[in-house]
Amino acid sequence: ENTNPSSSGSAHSAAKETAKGAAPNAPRTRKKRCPYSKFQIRELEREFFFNVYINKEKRLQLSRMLNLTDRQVKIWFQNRRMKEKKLSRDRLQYFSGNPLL
Amino acid sequence: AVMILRSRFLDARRKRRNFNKQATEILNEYFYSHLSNPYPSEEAKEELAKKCGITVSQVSNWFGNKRIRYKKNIGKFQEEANIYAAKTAVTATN
DNA sequence: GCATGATAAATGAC
DNA sequence: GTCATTTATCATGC
Repeated sequence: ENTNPSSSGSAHSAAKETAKGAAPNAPRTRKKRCPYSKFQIRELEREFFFNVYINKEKRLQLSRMLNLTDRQVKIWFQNRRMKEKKLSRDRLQYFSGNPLL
Repeated sequence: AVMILRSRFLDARRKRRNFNKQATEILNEYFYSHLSNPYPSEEAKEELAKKCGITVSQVSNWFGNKRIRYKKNIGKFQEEANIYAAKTAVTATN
């Protein structure tokens, strides 16, 4: 369903751009937001279910399997934890306002 | 039963409903009267949320969307900006 | 058909 | 690490 922009070959080299070496001027172009595929989300969620915090080894393994960078996986877990916190707040507010349940 | 309501809640998360006109008025009034720095503090957000009858998260969402959409096309909001600028100018001078 | 509110990637402050 | 935010995308209202 999703054709990842960083699909072919190694995903780690493509998105790094202006990191080191050449490129004297650094435009610091913000990476374009690309939604992840269903498969990527499923695997990320599966790992999140086991560990809300992911270690380096599993992060590297998962990034290779999903064709994402370590940074992307790390940030996904950070955002996912924030999402979980927000869902908890919303649930609490929702059920506290309804004495029925 | 709990699961049904649980799933209904999760599915209803993204069900969008427009804010009423009064709430939008309040939010716009704050936005255009703080156009140089449209970043309300946490306390201000809570106060706005209370006055608008929405949650703090919804206030944050509104300001986030408003800031970027205003910046992206200032001309489109010029008329709206003038209206609220005049409105707040009257209250400031009185 | 866009306007609008909510969510999903990505950044940066701290 | 958290967390407010920016930005693009999604889903709905009308």
